[in-house]
Amino acid sequence: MNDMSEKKELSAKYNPAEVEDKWYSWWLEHGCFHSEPDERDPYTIVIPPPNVTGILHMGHVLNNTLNDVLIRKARMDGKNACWVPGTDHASIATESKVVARLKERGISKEDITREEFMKYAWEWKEEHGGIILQQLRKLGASCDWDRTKFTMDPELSDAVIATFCYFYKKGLIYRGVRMVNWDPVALTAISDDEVIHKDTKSHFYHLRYYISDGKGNPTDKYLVIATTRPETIMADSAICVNPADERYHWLKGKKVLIPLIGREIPVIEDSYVEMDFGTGCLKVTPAHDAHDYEIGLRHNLPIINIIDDHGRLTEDATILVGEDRFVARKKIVRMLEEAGNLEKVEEYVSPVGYSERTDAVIEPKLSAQWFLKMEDLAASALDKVESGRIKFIPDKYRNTYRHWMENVHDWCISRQLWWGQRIPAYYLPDGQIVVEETPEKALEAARKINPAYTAADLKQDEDVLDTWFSSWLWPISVFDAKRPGHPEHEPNKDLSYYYPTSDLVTGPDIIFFWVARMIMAGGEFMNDIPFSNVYFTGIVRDKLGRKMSKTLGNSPDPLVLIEKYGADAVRIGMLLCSSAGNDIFYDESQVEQGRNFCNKIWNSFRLVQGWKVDETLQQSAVNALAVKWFDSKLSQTIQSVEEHYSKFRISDALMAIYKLFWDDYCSWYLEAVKPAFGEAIDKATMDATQVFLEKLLKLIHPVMPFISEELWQSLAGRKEGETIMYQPSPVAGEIDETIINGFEAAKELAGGVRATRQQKNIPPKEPLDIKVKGDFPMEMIPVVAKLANLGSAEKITESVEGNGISFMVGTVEIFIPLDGLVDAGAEIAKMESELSRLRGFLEGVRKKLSNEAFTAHAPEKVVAMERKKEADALLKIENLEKSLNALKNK
RNA sequence: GGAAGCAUAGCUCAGCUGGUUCAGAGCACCUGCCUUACAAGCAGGGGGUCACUGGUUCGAAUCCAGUUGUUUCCACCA
Repeated sequence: MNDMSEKKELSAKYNPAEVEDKWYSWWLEHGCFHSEPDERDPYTIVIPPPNVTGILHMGHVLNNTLNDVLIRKARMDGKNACWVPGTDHASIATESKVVARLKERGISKEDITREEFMKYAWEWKEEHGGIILQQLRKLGASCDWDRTKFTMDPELSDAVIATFCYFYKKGLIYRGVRMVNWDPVALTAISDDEVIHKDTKSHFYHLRYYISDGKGNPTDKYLVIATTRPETIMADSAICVNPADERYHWLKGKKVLIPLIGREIPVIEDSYVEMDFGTGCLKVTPAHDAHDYEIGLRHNLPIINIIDDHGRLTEDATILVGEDRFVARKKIVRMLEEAGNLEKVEEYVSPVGYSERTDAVIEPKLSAQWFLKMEDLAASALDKVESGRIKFIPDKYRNTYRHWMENVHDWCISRQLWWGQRIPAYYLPDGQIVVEETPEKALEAARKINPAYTAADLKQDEDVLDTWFSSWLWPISVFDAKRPGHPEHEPNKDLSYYYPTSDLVTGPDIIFFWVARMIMAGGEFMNDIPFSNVYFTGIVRDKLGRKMSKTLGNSPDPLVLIEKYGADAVRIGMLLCSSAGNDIFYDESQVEQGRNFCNKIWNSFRLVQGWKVDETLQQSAVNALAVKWFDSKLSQTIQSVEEHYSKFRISDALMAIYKLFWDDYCSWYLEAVKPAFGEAIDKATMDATQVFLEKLLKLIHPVMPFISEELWQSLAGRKEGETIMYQPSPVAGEIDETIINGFEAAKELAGGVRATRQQKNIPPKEPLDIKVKGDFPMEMIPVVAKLANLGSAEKITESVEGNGISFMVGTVEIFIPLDGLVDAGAEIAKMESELSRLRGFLEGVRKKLSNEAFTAHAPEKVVAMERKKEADALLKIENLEKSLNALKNK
């Protein structure tokens, strides 16, 4: 072993900046993150691919720290660990960014061709895409970067197209005119899941519709309907009442006139209308409301579309043409009022759908879209979780999952965008559709219909597929993109080895978007689950409980934090408060705590490094005991850490390690074996300390990769090219309960002596003599003597008469004679209060024991425990009484 | 509107199959210390009717019911 004291002087503070980039590059150079299939068991994680244009935020930090902890732990457990990174093309988010950027340059999307747009988009992606992956490196993420994937990589896109064709030919994908959620800002349909309903303050406008005289002229009779959307009255096709509603029977067969424009519409009856909601009269606007559309279908009503893709009124509205829907609403209210059609306006709060991406108010819109039938896919995906083959952590998300899977709607998979995989459906001049993976194959198929068709006759669908239609293939396609859509394709080596993946760490907000659908795709294309465990993280919130968001500006920049505190500190800060599924209340003080821990580790290393070894020195009794104790303590903690990891209690595992390192190792072990200033340490103890330190570093490595590597590399005996990353996790050895209990007693005694010093203002340098009455492990006394500066420790059988302080360590009474320093009165009062507490306690225990129901029903073990409590309390009381008398009689 | 979860110290949370000396941790707080590893530190200390009300039980923070508060998810009531 090298003499470590020869190494350069270390600074009193840990400086992460000097360490982190150095080791990250070293790991990269040495290929430490790369995995290839071999004979070991695989441990696989696929990253939840962040948006390609995304910037690292605290949610990513949390998620990726957890991923990295799991992957590093598995690696040290001897698994072939593979963490596949990558990014998601995020069609809406990215496209809107590109559109905005083009706008800055004075280019409008409408003025350029699809090809030109895609060229710009790819440029943007090359320039700004993947920044987030670079940022992840700063965090220490040990991803296999050689395997980095992008959901629009050519082969992954091919997989998406193949999947579309597969489901189309299976009859699960269909095209239909449906009421969809239209985002008037992104100019695309979005799926139900991308709509966020928010209670929104609006108004309930009560409008008078006058009854027609049959020739299109108003009579003086009218009915009142309540609506939140007066701007859509020009699209009304009917007025509808409940057939059971006697108030409106007189309306049967009548026609009414739409205010302002005077168009005549019928009154119809449908039980859909709630009699006690609003006025019981509903205006039916099939083109702009999903329910009304259904009613329209039932009653064969005309569909009048008066709102265009941008949310502006069209020519068909006849009035307010070209106005934005919200502007039109304000204006029409005034017009209605002036025309005498506005009866009253009520304040009203109703749920309004907003686009998840653009926050625009969703416009229900009738349009042709592609859908994937979900019923069968969902049923089998539900079973995978219900049967326990896939575990959710925490378990409560099973409920959420079940509920969704049982009430699933067909998935609208088409998007009116350009950035994404273009739908491989080709329209033929005769109106038929062919769906094929390539234009060539499509032409071939078209020619079977009509041999005269040429490529020019095929018009490909303009839409692209929903981003999630590519991410649901992620755990398969990152390994073998040929498989999705082609279940007959023999899986390649990677796919057979790494799939199914092991654990997935993600947010509960995408349980349906992503998790559920990966389970579906896995079932369909691999006939197997995509992962065994799904660990749901919480949402990162600020101290006040607000979601971190760019608009609130309450989200710190993780890179700034890393620079300020170090990556390990940031990781610790996130993990400290991250029980699974619970939201994280982030506060910078937690990162500070992480930094302090790094510093503690650093300084403990400095201390040991500075020790000089004297090989001729015999190991002292104190050192021998301390080594023996810490060895057991370490094993005990390793055991509980393993237990925590196995249940995904990452923050508990971290806390166990934290306390082991800080309290047990630094505060007790090192203080116990620390040589006096200028003196040397014996070799046996030094060797043991080095072994402990190495094990501790391995324990912290999954959570604190940088500092653990830095210090581990500084330990003696390192060989070139070795890394802590591939060291086996420390294993628990034997646990000696006797020494653990003995040391606990010693700690308690030392604490009592220290407290006495503080109370009585006795300087630490002045040795204290103690007297021990009772069954104390006397072999531990030397340890206590060193930690609390004892002069002597005498075992006694009778209570001492004289001035002093006494306290209990378990059932053992400790007496410290302190002539002249003690206020006997105060001491007596203290003892009497303790005595009365003990008597009360005894009474309680005896009451329990005298209860026959208790002794009869409770297990023997519990009764025995109560009897021991009784005996112990009696012993303590007896001792205390004697001491009290001794003090009083002095 | 429907469903689920949560409620334990100032804060964030453990407390697993009801019973281990009147309920634990970390942080924060208070007191005393710049004691040659670390003031980003050391030593000591205070702090809780386990939301409320009932019930089951010999025994409840733990199980059950209800109440209140809170969070999340789902939902097209104009």
